[in-house]
Amino acid sequence: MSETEQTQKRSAGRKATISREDIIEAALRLVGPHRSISSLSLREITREAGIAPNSFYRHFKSTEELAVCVIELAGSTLRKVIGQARFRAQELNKGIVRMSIETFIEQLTSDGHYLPILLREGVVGSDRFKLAVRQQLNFFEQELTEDLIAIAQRTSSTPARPELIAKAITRLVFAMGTDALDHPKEDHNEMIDELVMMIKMLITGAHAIARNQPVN
Amino acid sequence: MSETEQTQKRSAGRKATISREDIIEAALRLVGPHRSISSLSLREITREAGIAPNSFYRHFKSTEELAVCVIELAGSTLRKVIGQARFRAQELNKGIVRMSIETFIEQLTSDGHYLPILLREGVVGSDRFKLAVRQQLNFFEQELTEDLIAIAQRTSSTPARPELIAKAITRLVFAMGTDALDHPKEDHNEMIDELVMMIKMLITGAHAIARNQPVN
DNA sequence: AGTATTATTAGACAAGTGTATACGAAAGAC
DNA sequence: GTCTTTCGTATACACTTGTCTAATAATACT
Repeated sequence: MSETEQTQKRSAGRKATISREDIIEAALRLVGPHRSISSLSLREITREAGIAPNSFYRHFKSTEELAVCVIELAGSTLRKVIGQARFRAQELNKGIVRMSIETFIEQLTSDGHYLPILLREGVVGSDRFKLAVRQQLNFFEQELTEDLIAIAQRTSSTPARPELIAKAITRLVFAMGTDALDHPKEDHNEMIDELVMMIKMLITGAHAIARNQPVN
Repeated sequence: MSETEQTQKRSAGRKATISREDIIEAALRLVGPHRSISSLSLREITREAGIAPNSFYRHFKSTEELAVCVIELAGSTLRKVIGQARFRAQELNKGIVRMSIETFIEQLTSDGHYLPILLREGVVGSDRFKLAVRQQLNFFEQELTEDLIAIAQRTSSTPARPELIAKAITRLVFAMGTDALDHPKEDHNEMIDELVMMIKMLITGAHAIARNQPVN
């Protein structure tokens, strides 16, 4: 009996080794439709990770640092996914816009909840948070701008204010994504259609305007 | 001495009467760029209002109820302001779009912070929160749809999917508004220009598409 | 006037929070 | 092997939180 107690105490009293990733995963497990990272308490996270509260500090200076870390992870993961979608779109000869949007919305319900995190954390929390999220948004915007320019050149038309369109599209997609978050998955297809239509409106509108006012 | 003590105790020990409005105002004073209503604690609010924690319950069942109340107040106030802007636009013969957007962005920095509240609370918090915010967004969308139809009829062209445009515009405006929140006021004019341009793209794009595919 | 009702308070409770200090186990250096 | 350093833990502290109970001030009623 004392033996079991001892072995138990040994295994329970000390974790072999804790990695930053373990803590991040624990945090990811906790965020949900009603919990933003900013609202997670240090103790909650360590409890979920199965470690002592103080151990947290060995890996992160504060919960804020962890949050920024998670945001960056979410952003880079998502960009990777979308990048693959663009690639697949070329292979399948499917519309780049539609393919990207579909992939994006898919990410709403995929594991890791990276997209919801990005959608949420940009609005609340400290300046560091918002900055981190805005940075990720900017990355999206930038890549999209390049895409638009490339497409325009391929169709041998002058790109009509690609940065502005990219900005609008990014905002639209993220806003509609936030919307979709609170809708059942059955509605997603319809929302995708709407979103694709909106984007087409934007692009054709930009072209129409550019044609009427060549240099403004 | 005992007299002063007594009078002090009388005035300090008991507030004459507390109104729901007092509590709402206190809450409004506390929300800022880094604090959402959802993150306010009951005690914080009562402290700010200068009342005892328990007194809160006489007026609101929970902080959630207060929050929903504030959201609705923010929404109706804003719709009123935008409505006036539309009216003024007709008088001044200024573009309705531009006028509305200008008014909207102005509200970002106006007292009460109604717009920031609406922008923030839709993303975090309980379902009741989100529902309340979504409802306000829907009101905006609805009014905008009617406007679009009216404008289209005035220019005697068939309205091209007004609900969809209204949805897109609403999302765009709110998203860009959130953006503007974290930018200094000097940048707002430029952002207004961008936003107006985006909206024009949307509308002309919608018309162009409708013209090419009359009935789809 | 005096009484009844209602609104506000004070005080206390258990639970949860972030963090400081001090201690013990694991692993690396020699 | 021992020594040192690193890493995880335990305990403790002061603080905040939401809510319960009971007491008391203000108001309304007659």
